[in-house]
Amino acid sequence: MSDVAAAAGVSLVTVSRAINSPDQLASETLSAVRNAIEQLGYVPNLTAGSLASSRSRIVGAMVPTISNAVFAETIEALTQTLGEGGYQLLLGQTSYRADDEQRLVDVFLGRRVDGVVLTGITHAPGLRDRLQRSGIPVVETWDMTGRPIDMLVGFSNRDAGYLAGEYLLGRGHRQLAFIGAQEDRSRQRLEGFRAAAEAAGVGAVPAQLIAPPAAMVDVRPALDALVAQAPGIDALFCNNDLLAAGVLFECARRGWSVPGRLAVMGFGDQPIAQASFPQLTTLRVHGRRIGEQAGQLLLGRLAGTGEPQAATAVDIGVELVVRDSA
Amino acid sequence: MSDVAAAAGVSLVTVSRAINSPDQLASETLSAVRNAIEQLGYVPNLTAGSLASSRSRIVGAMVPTISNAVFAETIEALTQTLGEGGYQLLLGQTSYRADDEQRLVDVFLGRRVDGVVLTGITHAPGLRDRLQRSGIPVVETWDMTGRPIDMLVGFSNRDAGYLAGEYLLGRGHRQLAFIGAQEDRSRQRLEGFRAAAEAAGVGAVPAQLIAPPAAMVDVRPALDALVAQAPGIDALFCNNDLLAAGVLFECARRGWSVPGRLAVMGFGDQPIAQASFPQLTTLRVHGRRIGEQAGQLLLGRLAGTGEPQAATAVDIGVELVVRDSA
DNA sequence: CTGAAAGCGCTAACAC
DNA sequence: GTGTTAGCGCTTTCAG
Repeated sequence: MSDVAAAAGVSLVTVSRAINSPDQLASETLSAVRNAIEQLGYVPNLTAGSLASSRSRIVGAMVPTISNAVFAETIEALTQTLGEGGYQLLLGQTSYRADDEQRLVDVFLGRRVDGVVLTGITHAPGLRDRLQRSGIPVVETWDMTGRPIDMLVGFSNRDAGYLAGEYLLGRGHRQLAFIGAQEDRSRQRLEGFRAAAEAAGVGAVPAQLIAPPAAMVDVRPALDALVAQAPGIDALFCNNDLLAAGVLFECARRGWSVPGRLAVMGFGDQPIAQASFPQLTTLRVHGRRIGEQAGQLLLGRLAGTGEPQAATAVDIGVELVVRDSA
Repeated sequence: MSDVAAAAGVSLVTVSRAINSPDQLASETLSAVRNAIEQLGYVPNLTAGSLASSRSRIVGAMVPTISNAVFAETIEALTQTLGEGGYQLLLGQTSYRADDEQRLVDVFLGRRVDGVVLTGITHAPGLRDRLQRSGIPVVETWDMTGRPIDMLVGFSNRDAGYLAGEYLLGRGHRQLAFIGAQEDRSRQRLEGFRAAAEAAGVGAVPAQLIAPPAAMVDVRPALDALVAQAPGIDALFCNNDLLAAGVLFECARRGWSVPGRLAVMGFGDQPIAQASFPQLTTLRVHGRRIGEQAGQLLLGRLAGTGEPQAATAVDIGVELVVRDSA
């Protein structure tokens, strides 16, 4: 930086200002500095800048795994939104382990990230306090709670399940069933799904919860088990579209018509939902929008004047996508 | 840090050493410092450490988009591998735009990342020089070239196409066809596929290249076009499994048996490949292994004594996964 | 609009 | 084993 300053015939501060607040400089000075930067191929050391300004312009984001398409979408949008605001994303994966989450938060705090994005609302013990004490903005995503750490953007899995139930019941189905995974979100969807059934006064809703990672090969035995429990099931809500597509293939194998013999509903509106035959009726969660919103909430807070702002919770909801399978 | 030092009755360096090289300390001193750290809830400022040591312990990785499952897998494995070595991942997305790639490399260099992972082998102009001049280790991924920037781990798309052709021809098919996308990798696969056909002395291989983003709804017209060109096609190689699954559904709609009337081969061995009926014969690229290898190459270089090492190119190949569709 | 001085919080190198 | 000294490369005051 001092080389640039010397070449442009100005002081260090001026070079700094040419980079960070160009409007404050006389246009001549500015272009002189810019020339020097160009000439020397100077690349400012952002680490030094971060240390001096105590703003890292980095946001830390944690997902259970990035290779889950729904989280990938959110991270994609988040990266883009933050990038437009001049922020970079530091990625962490918890692999669904609480101690990894704990460790990652320490790393994030150690790097003095300017904000943190978390997936879900259940976290490692102590993490909540730690983050709140740090004072940096936090956004939790992909779920809903009345008691967020700070900000929140997600949707209610219970509501989603209820919506699926309502739709299927509205179409005249009376023997509902569910295939999901052994994890919280899936259970909440099931709960909402059953609540809809109960509200309509229809009987028990048998469910199969597959141990994660739920693979497609688990579909056949799960369906077998459901049919064994309730031979007359006529509508099946699956925890995700891949599972639902597996059910479609399985129905084809059994010679069951869809939705004639069995109505099938997925969750997620993944690409496969349109590729399948029949196309899947499903629930769409706008994963990109979650990332966008989370990014915007952070940028807003970071641009703010520093006074503590009211907590924000955004419910982006789920959308019913009616196609052919139900 | 000075609070910790005071509380433990030692100097600053000792605290630093307790964190970074605990073996150098007497066990009493160490536990005294650790107690103080615990008590005060001290979180070391890694930014300051980076500046002082000129090692950031951050690796920058660039993908076209993280919401493409194959890149997500690589990034997942890379994050894990680097994490085990104490490195964090800074994520950048190019959205397939050269200027974004350029800008991101500047950000990475500005942050003084200790290494860079790139996707693909064709880059923004000047990027190659810039990186080589910086002297930091670079790994290119997901492709093959005889002239890498530094290190390389990927596979040959041409070889993959050839392998697919060879397999289908070996099964007695004689009228091959291809559905792909209008992008380099797809074209290279087609080239290899055609080379195999040529080597076997069979006729022209009609191809449909869909403009990205290739969606499932494009399958029907593409198949129509191929059949119009060559009514007798008996084997179809698809650029990815989703496309192949679309073809399966389309065949079901037409009443074509698979692989009886048409053998269908995919690429990628995505989850859908096992979920479909019939299950897809496909080529598997071990995306996770690419990430792992890239991470390990970097860690090796970063642990090295600093002497320039020979460039490394790893061809992880593709694997033929024979199932039912071909 | 520009500059001088004083750190940001840590680590490297060298002593003891 | 531990401490002292001198920065890392920038930004933030505060002057002018």
